[in-house]
Amino acid sequence: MASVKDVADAAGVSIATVSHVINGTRYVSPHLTERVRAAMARLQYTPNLLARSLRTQRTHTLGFITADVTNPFYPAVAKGAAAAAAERGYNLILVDSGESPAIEEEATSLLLQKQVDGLMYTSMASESELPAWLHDEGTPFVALNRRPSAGNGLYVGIDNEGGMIAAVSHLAELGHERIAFIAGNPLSSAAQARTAGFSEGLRRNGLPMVSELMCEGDYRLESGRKAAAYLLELRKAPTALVAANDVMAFGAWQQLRQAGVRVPEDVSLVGFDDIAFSSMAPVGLTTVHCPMYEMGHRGAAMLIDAIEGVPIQEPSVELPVELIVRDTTARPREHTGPSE
Amino acid sequence: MASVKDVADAAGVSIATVSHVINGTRYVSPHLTERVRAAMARLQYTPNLLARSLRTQRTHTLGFITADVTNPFYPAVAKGAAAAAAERGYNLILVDSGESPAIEEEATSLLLQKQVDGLMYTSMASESELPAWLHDEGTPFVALNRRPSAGNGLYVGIDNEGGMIAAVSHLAELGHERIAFIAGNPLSSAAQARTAGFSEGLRRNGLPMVSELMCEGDYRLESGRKAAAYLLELRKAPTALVAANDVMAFGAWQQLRQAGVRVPEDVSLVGFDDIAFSSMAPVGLTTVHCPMYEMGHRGAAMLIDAIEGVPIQEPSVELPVELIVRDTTARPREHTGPSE
DNA sequence: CTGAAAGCGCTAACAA
DNA sequence: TTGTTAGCGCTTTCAG
Repeated sequence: MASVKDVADAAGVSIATVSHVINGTRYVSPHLTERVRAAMARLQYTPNLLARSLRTQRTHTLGFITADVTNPFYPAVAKGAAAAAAERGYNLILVDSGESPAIEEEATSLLLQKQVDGLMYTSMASESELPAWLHDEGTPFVALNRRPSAGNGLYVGIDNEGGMIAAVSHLAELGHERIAFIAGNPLSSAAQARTAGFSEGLRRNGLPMVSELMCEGDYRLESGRKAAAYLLELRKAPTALVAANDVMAFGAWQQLRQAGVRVPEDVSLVGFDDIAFSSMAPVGLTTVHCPMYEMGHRGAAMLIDAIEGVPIQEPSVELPVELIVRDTTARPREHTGPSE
Repeated sequence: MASVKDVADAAGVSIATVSHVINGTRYVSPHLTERVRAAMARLQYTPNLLARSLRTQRTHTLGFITADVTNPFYPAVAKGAAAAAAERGYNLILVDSGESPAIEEEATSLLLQKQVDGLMYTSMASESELPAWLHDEGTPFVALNRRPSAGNGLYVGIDNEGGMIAAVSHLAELGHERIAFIAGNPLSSAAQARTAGFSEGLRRNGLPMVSELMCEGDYRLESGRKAAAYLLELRKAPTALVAANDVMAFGAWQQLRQAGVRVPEDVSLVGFDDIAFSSMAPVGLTTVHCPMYEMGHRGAAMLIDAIEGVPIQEPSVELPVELIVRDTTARPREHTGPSE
């Protein structure tokens, strides 16, 4: 309600003086400072940040665009990002694109019109034009989790390949030799890296890669179920199953249970992500922990550095992951004999 | 980059004309309209919404303040709210207060300075001063899930009491007589209503309320574990357990499993919320489904109505809930005989 | 049917 | 040490 002008009038000073006491941007005598403060208090002055932003060309607002907030992977990322932003006086505008690249672009353009200082994308479609466009536009942005194909811009991801290698090695050490894989959405660079990591893990452990054990999935529960159903039909079923994310692992688990096969006695199961539920479940899921909060936090911090012109040491970072062994992995059942 | 002025110059018209063709706010001859459009295209004009907002006193931005995005209850609410907002051309600024009333207030004040058009609170602390303050301030807001103590303002909640009654009745119909309860945070109006519903459910089914079966909790996993541990120690353990939310139900389940008691063979388990995980688990949790997406959607829609002066039929709505019977409830084990 | 100009609330040259 | 003033980009009254 009250503006700098009102305060200036009430305090009997110029609006410049008021502005300067608010921002501490030049010396104002204690005398006047006091008068201004008093007037602000009396009038219950609150700055209009919109007007300030119009002047300063800085909104202290970031766009946070996610493919689907409802995917258990993202809330922790958002929380980390919001925390890092808050620490530095920024806010996040949340957009849920519903996995639609079109909405992603539309939202980006709206956010740009709202003059956000920077943008964060979780799981940007990998063929997206956005990175190139934003680069031209000059707006800083950071891609989380999925590395954009066009190489410029900031990136914070995780060591998907390493995590998957660890998962396979764990299984191999337990004695598993027939290990199936349920892949994620192939358009995602993260999913590709996980698939690559699986193959590499097999190789490092001297295990053959058998193609009938490689299933496609889309990161969703149902695709985990389907893959498991298919795998169970095989003449020679796998003794272990690794999914490219926890959600599909749970889908597979449901199917397994329904078919009467026990986890981990009959088949071992490993996920990837370590979503909250994986440790909440009555039987904990063995999985690869991804530092999602960290990812959001680092991403936002980097982005703000870029906005404020702080030099950035590493514009592209890959956070380490960690295998968490819980209750869904065990040694395979004894072989019945040498012949088959 | 390009402003209305640039466009006006390029098109050889006044800035008023440009503004009017942009907004369709008064008649402009086809001739000039065409020239303006061409100029906008040529200069790649994009409106600066900040400047517009400064003039119109409307930002088309809402504050969405949540206690903890990471709590599986909220993402769906946020998604619903974001969707309803997007439908009407609004955006959400996301704030995670980390359950802290102080941060909640601080964030509110910052959002107000950013001139948001309205505010949404999920699980506002029930003793909060905010409702009264916002009322004075004249900023529309809606409380989700928890009904604020000060009665004004919009509210969208769910039928907590009815849901709990349904849960208890389900158990009673299966033949359970010793039913334990794990309550939620007593500062939450929703938790209170759930506790009340439990008692009422007992009463309606002619069951006595036994105080040693009533446990306190705080909606978190650990408190579910603790409650279950306590319950298991009882001389006469319950045959069924209902938790005020799913997360605590999972905590209890973990403890039960660890103690070797089977669900539902040895004890039945019912949660409340129907978070995504409850249907993901290999053994599905019987629970009360809350329409969280709906809650967010309705809330945002109502808030926008209030902002835009659309008359509101029902400023306070309570959405219906539904018992979802999955795999964690069954008849109690046979009694060994009449004499205990 | 179109244009000139004021002003939203603020910051920051420039003057004094 | 403080004040005057232009102007951020836009909408909208008021004239014509």
